[in-house]
Amino acid sequence: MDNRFKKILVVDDEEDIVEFVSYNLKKEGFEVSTAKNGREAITNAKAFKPHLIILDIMMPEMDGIEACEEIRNIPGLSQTLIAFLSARSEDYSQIAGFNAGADDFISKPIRPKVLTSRIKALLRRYSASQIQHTEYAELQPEHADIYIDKEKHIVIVKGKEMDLPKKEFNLLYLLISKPFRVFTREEIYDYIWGSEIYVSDRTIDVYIRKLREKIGQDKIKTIKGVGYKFEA
Amino acid sequence: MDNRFKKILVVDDEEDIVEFVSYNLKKEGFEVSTAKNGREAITNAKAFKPHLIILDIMMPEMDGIEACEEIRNIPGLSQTLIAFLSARSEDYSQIAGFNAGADDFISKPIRPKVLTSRIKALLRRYSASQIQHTEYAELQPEHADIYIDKEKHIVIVKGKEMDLPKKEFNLLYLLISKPFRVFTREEIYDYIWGSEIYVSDRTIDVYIRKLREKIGQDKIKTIKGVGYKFEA
DNA sequence: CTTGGTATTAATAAAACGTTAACAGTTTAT
DNA sequence: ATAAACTGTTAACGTTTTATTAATACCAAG
Repeated sequence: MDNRFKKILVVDDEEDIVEFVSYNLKKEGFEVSTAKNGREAITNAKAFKPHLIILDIMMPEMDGIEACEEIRNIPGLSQTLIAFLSARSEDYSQIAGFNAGADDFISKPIRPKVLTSRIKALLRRYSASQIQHTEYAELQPEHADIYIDKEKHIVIVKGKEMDLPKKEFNLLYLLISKPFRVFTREEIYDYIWGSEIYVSDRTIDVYIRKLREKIGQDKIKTIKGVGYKFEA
Repeated sequence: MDNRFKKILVVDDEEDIVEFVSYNLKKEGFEVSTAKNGREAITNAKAFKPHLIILDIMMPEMDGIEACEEIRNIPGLSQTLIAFLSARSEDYSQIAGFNAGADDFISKPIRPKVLTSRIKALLRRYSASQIQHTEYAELQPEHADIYIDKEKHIVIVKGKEMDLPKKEFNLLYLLISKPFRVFTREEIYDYIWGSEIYVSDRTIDVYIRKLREKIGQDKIKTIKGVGYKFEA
């Protein structure tokens, strides 16, 4: 994982803490911005668009819980991870924090190693769950001579097991999840790449070709100007 | 998918956890019922007929593993999904869990986002009628030339007994607990290290390599971009 | 016979994994 | 109690595989 692309916003009213946390995060390669209360955090977050916000709970002006709730309602920031900082680990602010939409809870005093390893773990999970949206519809079992098993990650064509590279597998999985239904190029892009990533117009064609090569020419039908569909 | 039609039974003896999990699931629109031990879970499950049961492993009265086994034998509930909750990655309860028929494994501390996204993924994946619940070969003693014994903590390869260090053993044990099933790196991290510990991206590779060195190159297969699986 | 797609192929870039070695932390043996 | 051996982890770097693009050919419809 490359920390250099991960942005973190650190929010605390105590200057020392902000500095300490920032220092440790920067040392790990994260891009760090700071704020000293909830109000400031929200303004900053809108502009900075961090992947993760570390929020102290007790702050003047606007506390962490409030800020968290507000952030959770800002469209562009609803996916941002939020970790709370709190002095006591066992009090009820934890529950309040989680209810407000927190993703993790870090208790003071902060130990650099714990801090960074927890944050990395959080971000790792976060990136993973982003990718996980490659979980489409139910799969159609017993298809004439083609069968796909996501758990084993194999495709069986005419009784012959084969592995497909990730993207090819995902594409086939998508198509086969609803045989005969046409998937537009748009839909395919969305499912396989997500709305964030742009790939060229010919990329899908290339994958379709590779699939046809492997599973047979007649299985995937082109609907010109529309998209593709899987047929028995 | 519409969560409103999905029923989930949450089972844990700790009131806080039940409440926390329920709260987050309800917020996502699931219909939730609860129980505080295995015995209660079974009674409740028979009436409530949930799509998914979230079971804590450690509980008084009747623990999660036992409950799971029993549930798997109740005609109307054999198809119900079961996800375990566990505090530690250290112990072997996870593998016992898989062998008892678990479908997923969520480690504490629970992060709302992780919880819900995992549950949604589970339901999506296995939604609909046809769960092919590959009755997992429990640890196959009759496996051609590899045999693993948790009690003695040994692996026998081609008749040759060998001890593996803890991490290596755990990893192999995990993979072998469901042969052919692909375990993602994410899952492996969770099972072996737990969600709170971050280790580098190359760490798993190193263990895989050590295992291959010891049990033979061809036993563990890499699915690039996805994970690893154990094959006969 | 032109045009708006799509197919094909090869080249290149990017991602993911494998391997080794170093080192720190533990455990075990003496 | 201390040394020796072993384990866990990381860092660096090599290798392989996969993803993407670019260029060009094809082809059916009007």
